[in-house]
Amino acid sequence: MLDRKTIVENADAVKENCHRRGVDCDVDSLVELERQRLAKLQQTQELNRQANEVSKQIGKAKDDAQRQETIARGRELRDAKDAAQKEHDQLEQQILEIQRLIPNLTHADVPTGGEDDARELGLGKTPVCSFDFQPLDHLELGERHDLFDFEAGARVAGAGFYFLKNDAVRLDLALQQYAVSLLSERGFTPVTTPDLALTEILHGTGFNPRGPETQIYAIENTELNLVATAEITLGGMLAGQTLDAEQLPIKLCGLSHCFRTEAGAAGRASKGLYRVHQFTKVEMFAFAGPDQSDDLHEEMRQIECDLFDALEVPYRVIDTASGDLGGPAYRKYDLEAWMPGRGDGGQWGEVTSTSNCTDYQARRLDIRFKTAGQKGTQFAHTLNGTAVATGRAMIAILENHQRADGTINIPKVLQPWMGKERIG
RNA sequence: GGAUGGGUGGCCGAGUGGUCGAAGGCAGCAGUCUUGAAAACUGCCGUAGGUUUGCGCCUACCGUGGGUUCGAAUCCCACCCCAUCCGCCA
Repeated sequence: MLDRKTIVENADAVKENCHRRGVDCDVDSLVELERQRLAKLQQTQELNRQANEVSKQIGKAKDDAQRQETIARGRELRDAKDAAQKEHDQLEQQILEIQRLIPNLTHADVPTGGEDDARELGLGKTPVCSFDFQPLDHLELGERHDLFDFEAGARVAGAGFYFLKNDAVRLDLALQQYAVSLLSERGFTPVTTPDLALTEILHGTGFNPRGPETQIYAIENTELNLVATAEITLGGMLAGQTLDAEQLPIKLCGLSHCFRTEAGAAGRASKGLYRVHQFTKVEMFAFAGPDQSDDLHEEMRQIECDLFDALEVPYRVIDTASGDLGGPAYRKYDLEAWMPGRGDGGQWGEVTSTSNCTDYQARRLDIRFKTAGQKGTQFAHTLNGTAVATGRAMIAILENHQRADGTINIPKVLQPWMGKERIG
């Protein structure tokens, strides 16, 4: 959520930002409603103050008649206050409805436009390989080595679910192990998180569990939802807390399952592991001071690059354009890995993304920090980044590391965790 | 799931329905004393919002949400959480 004063005081800039991001919301109405709300708030407080004053006199009344008269006057004031309060609360609701739709501000270097306007920032160390044979896609490779069972997944949980088998299980675990150990070395505290979270936490993080477009599985008749990413639980971990400035930055890496309905994705359904309802992810998350978050965002991007360099997977880095950012992000980098089996002759496919959300999530989650010697508190900045989403990483590894004889090389860094050098 | 006891400021801990935003203590900050430190003493010491050029003033907040009342930390209801015991269980 964007700060209300910021919106009111910079209405034109906020409107321009909404436009750039392709979000349609009525900033002018918000400004006008907020003006009315403040007037109503002052009226409410004044009536309440008078009522408090009258109440205090009741105890001091010298006879019953005066007492009764004072009580009547007090009741009148309370009623007036309650009415004013009610009007105020209605205004507040209307304002929040608009305010919640307004996306975060946008970093000055973010390219304007949609998906096609993203800026390519560079390539990974591993070149895109040219095979001297017809490469297989990960499903064909999986078939050959008995790695996946999508039919059984569909029998058990419906289309979009799957079983991993044999070396795919080992590879899945190896990726998690490798990512967690690398992040531990880089100062990230490993945590496992709940796979469910309260609706309030989803909202705070910028996810909406209800509505036709939702990506979220909600548990009926409860406030619980299956998480779409550990970003939700890690952000929620410190909801309502006030931190000390010296504690920042707090760097976490969370291991969780991710559940997504993929509603509305039917048209662009991809085969295999690329777009599924459940996968496993190692996620970076950080709480930072406002002066730390830009550097930390670069750090997270670099870690993602180091990780996929170590996995010997070719990739490109993208600076996501304004229209493609999603509400909470101030800036977002994506890593797109080369997937030889995707489309005709290979395609780039998103494997990680890292966002700086500045104080947008923290405001709604109420995560603040206090600087020693300074009065008051400030909202923390939050950042998130994928270390490894194992499903898509596996696609990239299997398809890029396959050999003419059908065997698949395992990247060196994963070999200790896999206990072997190749599959097949 | 059942029984009981609890949830008050950074922490501990008082609080008869009416100057309670909340005693007292600890911690923290500033100062006096001291060569310095400790001790002792003095003062300050929650968050958010509104208003004011400013000093300040005002409003809300005692687990959460309702209710009773002119007035609720205090009474009533519901829920949540914590502790302990019992049951169940990986």
